[in-house]
Amino acid sequence: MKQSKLFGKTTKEIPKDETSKNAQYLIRGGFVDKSMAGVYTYLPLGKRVLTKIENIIREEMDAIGGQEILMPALMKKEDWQTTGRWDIDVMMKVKTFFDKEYGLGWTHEEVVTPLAKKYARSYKDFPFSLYQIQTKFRSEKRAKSGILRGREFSMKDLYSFHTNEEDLDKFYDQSKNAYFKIFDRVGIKEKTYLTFASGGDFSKYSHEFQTLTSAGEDLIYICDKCHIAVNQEIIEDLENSCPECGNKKLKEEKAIETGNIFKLKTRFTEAFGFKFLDKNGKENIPLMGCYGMGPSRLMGTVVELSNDEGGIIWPKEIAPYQVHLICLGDDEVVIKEAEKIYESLQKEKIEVLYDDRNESAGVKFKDSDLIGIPLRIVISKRTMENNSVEIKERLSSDTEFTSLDGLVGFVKDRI
RNA sequence: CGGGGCGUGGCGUAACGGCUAACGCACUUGGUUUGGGACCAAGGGACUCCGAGUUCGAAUCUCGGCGCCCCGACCA
Repeated sequence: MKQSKLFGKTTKEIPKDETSKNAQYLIRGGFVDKSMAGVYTYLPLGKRVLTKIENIIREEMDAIGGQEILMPALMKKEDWQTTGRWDIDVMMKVKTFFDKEYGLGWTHEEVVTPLAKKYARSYKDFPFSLYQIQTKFRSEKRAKSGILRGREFSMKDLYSFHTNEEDLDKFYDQSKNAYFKIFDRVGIKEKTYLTFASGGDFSKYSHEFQTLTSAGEDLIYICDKCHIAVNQEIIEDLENSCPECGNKKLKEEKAIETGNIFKLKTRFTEAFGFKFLDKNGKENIPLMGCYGMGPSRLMGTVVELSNDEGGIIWPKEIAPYQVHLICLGDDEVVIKEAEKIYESLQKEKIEVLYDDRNESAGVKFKDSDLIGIPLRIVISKRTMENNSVEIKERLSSDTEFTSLDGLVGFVKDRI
């Protein structure tokens, strides 16, 4: 992508209302634009990051057998009345001109359960799991912290269906591993803790995935020995001790919930009269689990954790582009060479943002730091004198040089 | 939803109740620049959030509404 054509603009100043780091950097860098409180447009750069995060989630959900579907965001009132959740205050409701009411989806048990019921009648159809990545709507009383808590946001929700408890438990554990693979790939695994939370009516615990950050809104209690944590709401029930090893020296930390998995058991299958026939031809109620994770919140969390004074530092797998190619000066020979490099990198399927703008070196370097692409290539009159280009990783303060001829190979090794 | 703060070109700010609402960034045109947010010159862009009121006169004072941010409550 040529930067001169990229829609969106970097800015030096930030809207005075934005105090959260993720909002400041994402707006300054031209990744997102705020439409209203808790509602954002993803500009080309931001959309690329979001898509990459979503694709990582897809891959890991597919790897544990999840099948992607897309459910409606506009929901039938009657199904929500069936489960008694129509009047929960997070539900956004819309009314037509003729006074017909619909709900906007903030979770999808009320859609996926009737759906599953329609297609799965025999034990042979189980187990299965369905997921979607979709825009969710929640009537948050107070949207805050940039894209961390919005009223409209991207969410992956997976629902699993099982004929017995062992099978549900097995899948539940697999999902934990899948979640940590995702956290690893988006670069926040070290700071993310499996966190014990209240299990509701049907199981002892549910689990949250909490990522340490001062921007977080939850307090968790960490056991260093087990690398797990306990949610604030059940810490007293556990008498301030680790549920795994009994350790009483737990550390209190601020964190943000980046994922949540929950055994729903028969809470929804029962409500919808969902039954299957087992091997003996006997009717049984299937067990359910649900597994949530918000790509947009993940994106905001990464920004909160991975930045310096200059701007964002994207982990390789989710950076908007793999390489930021910067051409300095207006010397025709240099520009021609830069174009050549741009084309040869693209030919190798390397994603390049090419700063071809007629801006001063300072502006280009500042923008590059702000946007945070992992690998920066600079070509200028100075580097051309040695038939070379300068290479710098966003994370490092050192620069190195490589010959024009060897550049593509060099880049391939680094991305 | 309770408490606090703030609404002035796209963004950041200024302006005593009194001249044509000022400045910086960004934008347009021309020129000089080009290794860490360059410079010169000439431009364009505002019903001062909305609505009432007070006043000879309101960006400025009063009331109401709306919006945004922060703290709290809430967050399957």
